[in-house]
Amino acid sequence: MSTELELTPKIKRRKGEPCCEPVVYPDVDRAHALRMADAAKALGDPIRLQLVDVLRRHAGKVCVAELIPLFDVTQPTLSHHLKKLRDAGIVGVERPGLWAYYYVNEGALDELAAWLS
Amino acid sequence: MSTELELTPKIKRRKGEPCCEPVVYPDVDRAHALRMADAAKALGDPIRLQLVDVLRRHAGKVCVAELIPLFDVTQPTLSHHLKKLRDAGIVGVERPGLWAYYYVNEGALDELAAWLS
DNA sequence: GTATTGCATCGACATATGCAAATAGAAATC
DNA sequence: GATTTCTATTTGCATATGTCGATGCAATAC
Repeated sequence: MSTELELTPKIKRRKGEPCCEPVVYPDVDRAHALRMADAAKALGDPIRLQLVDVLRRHAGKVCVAELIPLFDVTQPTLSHHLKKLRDAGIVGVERPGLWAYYYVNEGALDELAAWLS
Repeated sequence: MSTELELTPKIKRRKGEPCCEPVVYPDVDRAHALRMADAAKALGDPIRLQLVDVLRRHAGKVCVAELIPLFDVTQPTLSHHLKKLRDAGIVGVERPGLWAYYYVNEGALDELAAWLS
């Protein structure tokens, strides 16, 4: 399943020579990578990933109490995960009354999605 | 910047009534979510994300020694990150001689990319 | 053989993470 | 006001993570 490698086993190094000269540089700069890694990290938990999945299809229509039975964790734990998603800028929350309605921020995942595709 | 919410503030609950009935279910099943979360977790570090970025454009053509100067970490740390990517199935390695050539596994990120798009 | 090079692993450390129980707090009802 | 409901925060704990220095090990050069 390995990609079509074109291994070019570089010249055997001599006495004091290193294996090779660094000629490769990242395409995405550090700031770019930091933002995308933060987003990926926030999605790096199955509960949070499924939360985002649910919210993407029910933005602003689901209260937290409705989300709890979908996962095998307690309410504080779910609230903790929602905070992580909030801190990462992936979701936002509206709280018109007693209930909290979460939604996925438009475009929050676009950068990562574009890089992955 | 919030999405077009259509908050339908549910009926005020009465005495013993909960806020709502659970009517929402995840679209991606648990196993699906676990796989994608693992991939996202592996990408949830800026160094690993940049490593994948570099390898995607230089598959099998870069030895590890060439990668080290690109990042401000020591060689063992970089080796640790490469192992994480290996364990997640995102990259593979060929070691024809003394040097190790990494490459991104074809299709390893497709599932996550498709879900994000 | 010995020495050197490239990479992986081990040991140790500080910090971060996921989780639950308990608590806090705000809004609605009584 | 008192009570109830829904959500967030705090506290504590076990485990995971990122990092480095030291070491191990295989392959090459001497």
